[in-house]
Amino acid sequence: MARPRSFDEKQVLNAVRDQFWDAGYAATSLEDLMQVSGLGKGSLYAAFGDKRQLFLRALRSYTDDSHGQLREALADAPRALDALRMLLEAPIDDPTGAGTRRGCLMANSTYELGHADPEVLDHAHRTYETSTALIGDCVARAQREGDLPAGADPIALARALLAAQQGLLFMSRTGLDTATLTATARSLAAQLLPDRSGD
Amino acid sequence: MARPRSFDEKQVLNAVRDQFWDAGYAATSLEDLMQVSGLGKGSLYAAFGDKRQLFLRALRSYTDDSHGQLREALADAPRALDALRMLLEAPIDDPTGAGTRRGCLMANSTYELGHADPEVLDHAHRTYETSTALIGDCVARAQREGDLPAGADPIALARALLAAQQGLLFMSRTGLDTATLTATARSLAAQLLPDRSGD
DNA sequence: GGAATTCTTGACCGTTCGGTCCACCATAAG
DNA sequence: CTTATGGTGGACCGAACGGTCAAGAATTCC
Repeated sequence: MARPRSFDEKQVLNAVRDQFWDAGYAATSLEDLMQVSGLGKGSLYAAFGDKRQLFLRALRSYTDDSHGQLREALADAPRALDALRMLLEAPIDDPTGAGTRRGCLMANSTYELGHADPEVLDHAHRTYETSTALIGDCVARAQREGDLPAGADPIALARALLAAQQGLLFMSRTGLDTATLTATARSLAAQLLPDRSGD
Repeated sequence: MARPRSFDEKQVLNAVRDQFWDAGYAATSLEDLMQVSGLGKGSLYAAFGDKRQLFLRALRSYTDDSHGQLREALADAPRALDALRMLLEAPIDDPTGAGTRRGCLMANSTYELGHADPEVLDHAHRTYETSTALIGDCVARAQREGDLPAGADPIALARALLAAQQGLLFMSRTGLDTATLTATARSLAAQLLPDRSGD
């Protein structure tokens, strides 16, 4: 017995996430958010609370999606080693560089807000611990498949891979050309994930 | 035949740099800048122009200093390989994590402003090209000293090292504990800079 | 000592921000 | 059709922002 909502929550969250992704938190005004979501101020506040809470919702939605995709990519790969190589090379595949240039929303947010917002920092910490665990599982699988030395600590290698991935993402943000970026990714992959197909 | 300046330009730039470093560009107000510099608004504007120009001055001062330190560290090391290892491990040495937590000003600025300010992006690009060249020289020296395989491209390895360093710096910003960080740095160093002392 | 010149200070301005609030309207139940 | 309910949109607010400007202070030259 009341008027139903005229918008889809998930759609709004996606639009808002893209806006924060493109422009950052501080550089996104409420007006921007109203424009991309198509909602008025009152509706946004009634549905999501203030700007910060809306941002946190969008951020959580982003990391949930990302972890889902990561889980999928790691599970779908016929060989775990290929999936790990993809971790380093995939972010660069985009030939236009458009997707690469805006980087990873979680990383951007950590840099912009981590020093001032404990909740963002905590979320970043948890997110990367989860990523580390997922990648660690994949490393262990690659070891079982005989593609990686069995002795090494999977979590330690996972952390090294994650660091390399973030480093590459950063270099792409400085405007490094795609070719050099790809070469660097291959070089890192070759050294962190040595080819043992000859063993 | 006029009143001389009552402040030292370099001192002000350092104070301003620290403020931007701690809080970021957008989160630093003119009042903050007045407080840390001890100057009034008018003086700041007369001496440095507006906030953005002041920021760019501080940023350039920072990267100049950083490159000076890098040059020195790479040149002073008795063996080039040790200097390269230091590249990965030094940023983490700070036991309190205070210095690590605020990261690298150039990296922070790239994340916060690179997407919106072409001048910052351009400066980031040049800065990391210079760093790459410096590290590449050091890699070449390590090759001459017999500590690294002679065949590899020094610039390619330099880029991989830089990416690894930035990745580590990022992970430290997520609040990862120092012990894990150090272990990851050692692990990366071991794989990117293999020990050839036994050859 | 007087005058010229530059530095310094803080009051002031317009803009834009995030956030609140209320009048209006669309819907569903009776 | 009436009425109660809750979504919607925009006018409105105080605060804080970056930036300007003019009056006063400090210094050097003549």
